[in-house]
Amino acid sequence: MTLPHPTADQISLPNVLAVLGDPTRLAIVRYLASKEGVPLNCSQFLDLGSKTNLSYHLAKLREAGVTRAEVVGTSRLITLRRDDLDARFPGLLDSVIAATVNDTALPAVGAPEIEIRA
Amino acid sequence: MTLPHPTADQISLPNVLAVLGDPTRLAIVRYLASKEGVPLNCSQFLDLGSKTNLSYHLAKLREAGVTRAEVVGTSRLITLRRDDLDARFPGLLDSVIAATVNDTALPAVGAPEIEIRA
DNA sequence: TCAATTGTTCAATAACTTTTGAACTAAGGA
DNA sequence: TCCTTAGTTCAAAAGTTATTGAACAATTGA
Repeated sequence: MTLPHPTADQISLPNVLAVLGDPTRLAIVRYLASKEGVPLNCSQFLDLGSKTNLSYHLAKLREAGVTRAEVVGTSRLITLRRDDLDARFPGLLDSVIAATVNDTALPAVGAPEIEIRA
Repeated sequence: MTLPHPTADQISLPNVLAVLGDPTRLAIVRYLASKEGVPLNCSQFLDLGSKTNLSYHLAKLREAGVTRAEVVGTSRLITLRRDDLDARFPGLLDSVIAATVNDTALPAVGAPEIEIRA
C-alpha cells in the first residue's frame, strides 16, 4: 500500500503556496521542519485539530508535493519533501520555515489551544 | 484619497502565501517584479482578466501587504512592497519570483489567452 | 460643460474549502 | 479470534473565494 504523490516536476508553485497559506498546514510544516530527520505520524499533530481534520490537511500537503507519507503498518510516516522542493523552488521552503519560526499567531504542536490562566 | 494598506507588522505569513497561491495574482507579481521601479496601473494587467476581476485581485494583493497602490489622478500606481516583505520574511519574495520566472503554466501579461495556431 | 478614461462597488452566482461525526479499513497484539 | 490503534472515506453543513455584469464615482481633456 502506497499513497499517491506528485512527481517532482508535477509540483506546482501556485498550489504549493495555496496549500501553505493555511495556518494549520503551516504549523504542520513548521513542526516537521523542527524535527527534520525524525519521521512523524499523524497523531503527533493532534494538538492542531481533530483526527479527521488532520487527515484532510495532511492529504493536501501530500497531494501538493510538500510532504511525503510512507505507510508503515497502521502508521504513515510523514516527512518534508525538502529535496524536491529545493530543486524545484530554490530557497522557498527555507524562507517559509524561517518566517514561521517567529510567528506567534500560528497554532503550535505541544501548545494548548486555549491559554490556561497564569 | 488613499487606499488602505496594512502596516509592515500587520502583514501575515499565511495570508501572504494564500494570496500568492493564485495563478492570476502570481502572474501580477511576476510582472511587477519584471518591471520593478516602473509603477504600473491596473489596465496594464488586462491580459490577465476583466477590469472587475483585476480590481478584486489587486485589492487582495494590496490588503495582504504584497503591493502598494498610490492614487494618482484616475490611476492607481502599483508597486511591490519589496522593502516590507524582505524585512518581514527575508528571502521569501525573491524565491517566489525566481520560481515564477520559469513557470510556463502561469498566465502572462502580453501573451494571448488562447494559443493562436502556428 | 461634456465625454472619455480609470477604476470601484454591488449583488448574484458558481465553485471551492474547511470542518464535523459516523462508519469504515487494515495492521498488530493479547 | 477479538480488540485496539491508526488513519481514511463519506456526506453534510458552513464558510470563503472567484467571476460576472451593471451601475457608480472621480479625474482629465476637449
